[in-house]
Formats: sequence, C-alpha cells, structure tokens
Amino acid sequence: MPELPEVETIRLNLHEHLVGDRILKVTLRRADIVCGDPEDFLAAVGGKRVVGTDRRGKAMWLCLEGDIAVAVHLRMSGRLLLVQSSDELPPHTHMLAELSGGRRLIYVDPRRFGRLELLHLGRFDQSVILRNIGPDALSEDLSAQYLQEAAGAHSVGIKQFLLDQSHLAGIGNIYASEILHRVGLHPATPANRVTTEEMQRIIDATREILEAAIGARGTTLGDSQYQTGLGQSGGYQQCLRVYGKAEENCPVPGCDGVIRRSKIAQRSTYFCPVCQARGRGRRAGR
DNA sequence: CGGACAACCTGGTTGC
DNA sequence: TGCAACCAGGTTGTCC
Repeated sequence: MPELPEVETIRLNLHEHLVGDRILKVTLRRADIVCGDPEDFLAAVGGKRVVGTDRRGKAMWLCLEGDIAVAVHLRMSGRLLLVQSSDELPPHTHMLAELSGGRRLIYVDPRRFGRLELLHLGRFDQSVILRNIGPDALSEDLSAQYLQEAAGAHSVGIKQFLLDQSHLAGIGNIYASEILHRVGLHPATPANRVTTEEMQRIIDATREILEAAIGARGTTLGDSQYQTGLGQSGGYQQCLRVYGKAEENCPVPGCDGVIRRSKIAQRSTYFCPVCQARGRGRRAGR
C-alpha cells in the first residue's frame, strides 16, 4: 500500500508530467472523498495552472496558481493516475480533472479511505490531511536525539512507534518491518528503551531502504493495487527481505533464523527471531 | 496524557 | 458450488 516511496514516486511522475498544465474542469463523482465543502473545492481548482508539487510523509499536494494547493492522501487503496482522455475510466474513479493536452488526472480508490483537500498557502496547519504529521522520514535534519526524545513517553514497541506519523512521517507497515530487520531490533522493543545509537541506525536504515524503494518506483505486492502516477507497477517487492516472507530463511548471510509473522498492535509484523532477538540492543551495550 | 481498539470500506481469500 | 466470515491496511475518533 502507498507508503513514502510509493507516494514520492507518484509525486515525481506528476511533477514531471503535470507541472505547467492547466486544469480545465474538475468533476467529482463522489463528493465525500473531499475534506471540506466540495463546491468550494471545485470552484477553487477549476481553471488553475499546476505550478509545483510537494510531499510530507504519505501526504502530497499539487501547488496551483493563486496560492492554493490540492492535498491528497491515498490511505489504503487510493491511486492518482495520469491518463489519456480517451481511456476508459477504471471502476471506483471518484474524481477526474481534464487537463490541457487531452489528458486527465484521475483519483481512483475502491475502499474510499483516501481524501482530497483544498489547501490555502500559509494555512496548512488547518488542513485535516496535514495536521498531526511529524517530520518526513527522509528530511535532512532528522536526528537520533529528536527520535529518542519523541520516544521518551512511549512504552509501545518500536515498530508501533515508527508507524505513528506524528513522530516520523512516511513509514508504513511494510517498510517498518524491513527497517527493523536491517537494524537488528526486535519490533516489540519498547520505544523508550531504544538507545541513541540504535535510533541513529534506524535513521540510516530508513534512508537506505526508502531511497532504494523510490529508485525501484515503490512496492507493488500481489494483493496491492499500487501503481505509479503513470500506471506502472513498482519493483521493490523483489528487494523485500522479511515482509511477506513467513517461514522463509532469513536472508542475512550466516543467519540460520526463519522469518516469523506475528501480530503486533493488530498489524502483521515480520521479523527474524535470531538476528532481531529481544534484548539484543541492551546486551550489546555492555 | 498514553494506549487499546473500533470504525471506515471493498475485494480477495478461506472455511464450511 | 454458494455463501458467510474473515482479512488487509492508514488514520481518526472514542473510551479507559
């Protein structure tokens, strides 16, 4: 499902192919996917030129002329696609924007968890989609000290902490398992017992994995509908080391562990019980 | 306040 | 074969 690398891939597609185009007309086939007044949304967006794109965590937005923007959160099954106007609309197309040049930007979302929202520059803090979103997982100035302070009051497992978008934005269920495996931390390690040094390794592994995933255009799993903004599948599913690999051998050289799947905080969690043994970090500190 | 959990929604899979 | 039950996942809202 769309996490940071998938959203960033779509944003890059739209940045390359959409900036400079004018939105001629917008149609909402389901008004309830828009936060706020749908009439305001339609009136503000129609006729505007796209001047840029941006993203924080799993949220992205298209900057339009007139100091407004359209924010998008894909949640579970949302897709933002650039298609030809002559193409047949896929099922569950809830919004279509006619563009100059005979193309359309469409929003498709079978489960309808995702949302679109009209933003006003300088008033992003009032946005439903953007409020409560912490620093982006790829931001340059992210520090181990910050993460450790943020974790200070939290006794939940480190995996659940990483999924909390108010502390660190962009990591979802798939990449959380991959990151913790790379670091060698058990997903249930209490967040407030993770050392500064381990937090730094989490930051490094996050950058390494998310950037590689962006390079591969994201992860498209068998049961996932994820597509890039141009309708392609991602390629990072071939690089996953633990997610969806229950009962397979741990890919770490020399490790004889077998990947286990368990439910942590109601979510499927994959890890190697050998190289991510509980208490490993504390023992290493002696 | 933190933390647990239901709710949102649909398509796909599993179980009977 | 048919149909019900269950599951997946990101986030918000409610309750303790």
